[in-house]
Amino acid sequence: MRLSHLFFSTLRDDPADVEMPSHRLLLRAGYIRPLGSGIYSLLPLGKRVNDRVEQIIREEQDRIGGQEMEMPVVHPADVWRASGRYDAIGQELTRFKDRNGRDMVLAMTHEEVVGILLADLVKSYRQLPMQVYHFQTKWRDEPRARAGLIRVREFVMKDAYSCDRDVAGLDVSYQLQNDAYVRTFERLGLKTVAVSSDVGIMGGTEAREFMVLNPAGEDTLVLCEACGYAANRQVAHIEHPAAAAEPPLPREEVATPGTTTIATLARFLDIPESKTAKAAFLVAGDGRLVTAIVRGDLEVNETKLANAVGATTGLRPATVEEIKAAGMEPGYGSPIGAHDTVVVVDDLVARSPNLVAGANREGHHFRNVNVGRDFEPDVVVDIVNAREGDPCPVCGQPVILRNGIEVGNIFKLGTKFSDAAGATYLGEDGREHPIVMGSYGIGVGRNVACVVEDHHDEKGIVWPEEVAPYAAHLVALGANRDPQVADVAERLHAVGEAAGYWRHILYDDRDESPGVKFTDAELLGMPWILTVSPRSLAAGGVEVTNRATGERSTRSIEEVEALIRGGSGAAAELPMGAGPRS
RNA sequence: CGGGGUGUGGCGUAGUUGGCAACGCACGUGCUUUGGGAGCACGAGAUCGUCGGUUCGAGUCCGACCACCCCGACCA
Repeated sequence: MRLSHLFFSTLRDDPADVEMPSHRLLLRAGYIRPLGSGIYSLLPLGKRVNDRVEQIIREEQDRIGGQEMEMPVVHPADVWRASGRYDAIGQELTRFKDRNGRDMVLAMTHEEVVGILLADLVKSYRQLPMQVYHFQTKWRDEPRARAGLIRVREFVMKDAYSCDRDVAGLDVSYQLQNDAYVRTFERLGLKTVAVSSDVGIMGGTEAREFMVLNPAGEDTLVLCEACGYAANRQVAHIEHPAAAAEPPLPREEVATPGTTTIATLARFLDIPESKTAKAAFLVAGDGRLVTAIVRGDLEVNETKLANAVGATTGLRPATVEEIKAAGMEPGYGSPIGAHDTVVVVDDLVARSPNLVAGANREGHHFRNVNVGRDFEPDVVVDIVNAREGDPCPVCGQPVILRNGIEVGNIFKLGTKFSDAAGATYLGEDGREHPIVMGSYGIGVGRNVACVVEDHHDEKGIVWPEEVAPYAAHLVALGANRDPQVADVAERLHAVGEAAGYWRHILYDDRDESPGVKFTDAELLGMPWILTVSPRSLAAGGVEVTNRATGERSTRSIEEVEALIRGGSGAAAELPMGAGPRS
């Protein structure tokens, strides 16, 4: 490909308002352009990287027996009503009407359609197990797009679906996908951590997320370096040491003026924060007021809380009016004497005697509050965030917290979607059984961005060979003055064109100064930079620079042709850096 | 949706008490230059986010709206 005709443009300056390296570099180097918030065009360079990532994913899916297919982007709403998700999912599912007034949706994922196809096509246990997958555009009207390709509203996802006779079969398929993911991310050059995770809108029985550690990651991971425990904080359950047992004391009201926070309250009463209980007030999508009670020194985890009350569309903070309407006082609130609210108590609070809690009266708290005696919880379950240093639930060593970007996930779905679609098969026993499903997603563009996050330097992108859009970047210096330079450059370019699609090289044939060409070559990030110039020819051929290591050597034209033809294997055989330095 | 911020040629920005919309880069033409973001000359390119208001006069002041970015609640 000749750079003079490539549909792209590099930016000399960093775009304003852009923070993450992958976002900044993909824009500056001309791989992507935004069209709207969370909506991007892939320019030719971006498309080629995207295709390579897709191909790696495809090969690993095929390796475990996945069958590639393609399902529609637009679905009749009835399909989503049948599974219950039409109403269970909030604004991120875009609903609209077709010309005949029928309700339609833009697909966020394809479990429903797979269920329908299974009901249509699978009759016998002999057809199972099997897995299908596709690469398809998803539209999710996210509340907030951010960070370039990391979090967008329109994106291509590889979503795979396993279909098994029973739970034991699902376990096997789930493990196959797990292994495929490990290989996929390894080939992409991504270091991932697999964490157990929340099942979210999938509503399955078990889920695991593959995370790339990144300070800008949107998830908080709870990791144990001692035993390898790894979980998303949304599901990490810490066994906090229970407070020392003591008999319940009589409840008494104390004046605590101006103590609307736990910190001020604990200081005022001269007690540790762990001897207090605090209340958080949230409202579920169906309008229920949820009062969450956790120990004062801990934080409420909203995902755990939402799961505890079955709030499928999430929770929003309650207003002062809503809290007061339920008989509670913001800043001094507790479930004591409250009404019309769902009370969720963290299990640690339930085991902690004689806490200080709000008296639902401005400037007053109760001492010696005991769950069960002073108020009756509706749900008692873990709803708090793990903290750095908390004991690992497996081995007890202190855990660490890290941020991660989710690059893939695997879900055990069970029979939710096959039940909704009536997808059954006739078993060996002559009876009908529901097909047991699993669901497995990888966001392609997000993986491209994560590769850049992990493979760049101050000069630009440094593509791993397996995902680079071109095998090499050819810089010709003085080609318009020196016919020999032009000849050699043209010849190398032609060798690449003839060697196959992924062996093409990017040929900078522009009439630009050397500085501009080198700077752009480093910004664009091909693994090899080939320089042809009167100087390199005098030195014996072509200067070969390894973008990652900076090692530079002059090789004969024939050797470079072999490099271009040979792929990464042949490139590795070349003793890069062993030749004369220039 | 809550909080914060920004909207001025393609990109990055300046624009004072309201008074001809400016600079760098990029772009076009010509000449020179050619191993690390070249030089000179000429040139094209902006309804100052949108709508409304104040004013003799608005990029600038006021109001509303919109878009985008960043921080929170959701997900690949």
